[in-house]
Amino acid sequence: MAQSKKRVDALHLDEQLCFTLYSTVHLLNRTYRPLLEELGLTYPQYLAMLVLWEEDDVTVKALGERMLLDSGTLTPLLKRLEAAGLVKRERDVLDERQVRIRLTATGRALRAKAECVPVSILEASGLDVEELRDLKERVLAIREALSARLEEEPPPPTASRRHKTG
Amino acid sequence: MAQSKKRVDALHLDEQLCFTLYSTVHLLNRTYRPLLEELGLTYPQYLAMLVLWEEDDVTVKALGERMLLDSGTLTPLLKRLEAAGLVKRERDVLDERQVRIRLTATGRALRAKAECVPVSILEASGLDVEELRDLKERVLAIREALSARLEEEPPPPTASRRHKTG
DNA sequence: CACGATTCCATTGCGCGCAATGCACCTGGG
DNA sequence: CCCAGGTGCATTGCGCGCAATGGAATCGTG
Repeated sequence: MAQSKKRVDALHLDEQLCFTLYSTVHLLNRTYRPLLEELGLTYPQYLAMLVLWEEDDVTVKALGERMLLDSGTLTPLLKRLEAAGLVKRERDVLDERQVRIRLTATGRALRAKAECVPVSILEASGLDVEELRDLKERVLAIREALSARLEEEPPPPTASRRHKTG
Repeated sequence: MAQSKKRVDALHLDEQLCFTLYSTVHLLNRTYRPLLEELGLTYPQYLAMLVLWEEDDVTVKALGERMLLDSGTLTPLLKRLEAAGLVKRERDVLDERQVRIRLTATGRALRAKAECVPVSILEASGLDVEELRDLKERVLAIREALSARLEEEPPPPTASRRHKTG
């Protein structure tokens, strides 16, 4: 009864799931940092390596679809991975618009050193495997909902309301 | 039986809760962007305004503790809010190390235009209020676990194992 | 084949996040 | 009062994210 508002205030920072997600992701990044530092990787670079360890020789576009990132982010990131000697970037011979990303021997070898990372993170999160799977599914549902919205909404580019709204 | 691995591969991108959180936060940001664009704010700027709408006249340090950000991020952000005419930054008279952030009339007035933002986001997320609260609590638990780790672990700065490990 | 549309990647500009560093200011012990 | 240590903010440098733009290659249609 000491609260000044009876209903929750939707504009209150601590009420917001979005802020919780936002700040948790930053703390996750800080938790990853010292682990990945030993691999010479940042977190987004680590994600790119995860994709390549699954399937070598992918295009920038394919990588972007897996990571949900565009070329504006990936191009410089991949150049840094190349400078680090982990991957090679070469134009596709059959379609020179595409750039294919391939692991070097060093890049493939790095996977062994990365094996311990997920375990450390799981431990730091304080979750058991059950909770983790459940939580992942729930957050994925949000991501899918947002993704669907983002693909549908932006059509009105010029002007002109479409004839039917629904 | 078509799977090449029986146990889940911890290094598989889609298995990872962390990547799900990471990519979901980016999609959330993209969902916020057009909404906040009408307020002339980015998402972190919006978070700072949320804090100030709760409690005006706070120090940079206090703001950083609420948002879990440091001065390296906040100083330029607050300068942009000041340039936009939403806040004022002034040294505390009693302790000139501190900078106090105060809303301008424009900044206070902006709250009205922000009222509709949480509703739009909730709608886009496809969640009901029950799920949202539960999910927030669960993610908060992770954040607390990570936060505790990050405050404890880094002590070994120089060398010298401490006499007792536990 | 010609040519407009599309696809794929690269580049630019801006705003975070954050580690590292620096500096002015305050504080406590002598 | 003095000075060593701590505190609070600013600055620098780097790596994302992403919108916007551009250019080269390819495709589709005639």
